[in-house]
Amino acid sequence: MLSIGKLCAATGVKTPTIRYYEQIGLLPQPPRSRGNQRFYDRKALERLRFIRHSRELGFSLEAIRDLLSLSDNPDQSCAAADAIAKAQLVEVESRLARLMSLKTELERMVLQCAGDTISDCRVIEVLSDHAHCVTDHRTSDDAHPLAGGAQSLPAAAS
Amino acid sequence: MLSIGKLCAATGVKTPTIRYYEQIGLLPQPPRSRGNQRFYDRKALERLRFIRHSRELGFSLEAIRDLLSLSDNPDQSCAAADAIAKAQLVEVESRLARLMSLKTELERMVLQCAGDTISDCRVIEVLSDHAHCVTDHRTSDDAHPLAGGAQSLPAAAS
DNA sequence: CCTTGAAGCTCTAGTTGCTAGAGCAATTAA
DNA sequence: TTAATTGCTCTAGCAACTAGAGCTTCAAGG
Repeated sequence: MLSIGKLCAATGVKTPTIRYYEQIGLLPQPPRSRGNQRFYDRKALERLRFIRHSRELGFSLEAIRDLLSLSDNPDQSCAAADAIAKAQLVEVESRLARLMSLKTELERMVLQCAGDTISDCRVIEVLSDHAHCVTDHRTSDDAHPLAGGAQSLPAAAS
Repeated sequence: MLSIGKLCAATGVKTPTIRYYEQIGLLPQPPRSRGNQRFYDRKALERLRFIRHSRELGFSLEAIRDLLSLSDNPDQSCAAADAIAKAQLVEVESRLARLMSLKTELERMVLQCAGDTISDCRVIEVLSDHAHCVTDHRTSDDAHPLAGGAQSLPAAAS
């Protein structure tokens, strides 16, 4: 039996996150000590490891929820799990393609910038107009024109 | 002079987003008609294009704020703009590296899955244990162990 | 046995970059 | 003139956590 702190140490998932997973129903409610503190068994540990590894591989919590319910019924067909993994692969591939063209543009931008003052800075110039770009780094067009990898930079470059 | 709808059509930025940019101070408050509707001039159009293009290249709104204030003072040194772009490039490169190793794992996972039922499904098995992985797709260790590209999947695979 | 410091508890609110909806006012085309 | 469209403000919601306040419980040392 592990306290939440031990579980955190054993999995690398922070305690508030563990409680959050419990809150949204990804982890079952564990038994409590008489003092109301959570205690976890080996099964919970494994479940949390599964979640963490899936998150590392980029699966959304919703996808993980599905994968977990699949792995809870080991007699079912594996097709559904396979489909989720394939969808994730497609998603990763498209993000990859977009990022590569971003990289191209950024490199060009940085390389060309030889000016001294902003007025002849290529960085600003390129940002002002997509016509300066060689690749079409823009998202194709779906409902979220700017989404898909660009929106989650954690204070990328400020 | 353009209405907000025309500005939207001209830039591809949706009207709520335009108003949002105004709200957070990325766009100045435009003049209004007597009926309180916003009207934009050419300068606003260019500023919004700049923002959109920077977003497409993955810059955060904070970084864009800095870039805009740089481009508003064209006599300054270009070094700051250059630094922001370089930081963004570094960020993109690291995301790229991570995504490539994710792709490797996902491909292996999907390819190996030949089982019929969950009980011998490689997908579930691989997710259960990082030891099955050939690359270390895990984020090195910084403050956000699971952040950096994985957290923004728009309903990736559910 | 008592104390002290770490760890745990609940709860609320904040993060990024928007998006959705309600409920209304203004504009424009027929 | 009337109907359709567009615009307005405001609040709330999304993912996936993170941070903080203010309290309680636990474990180890003296």
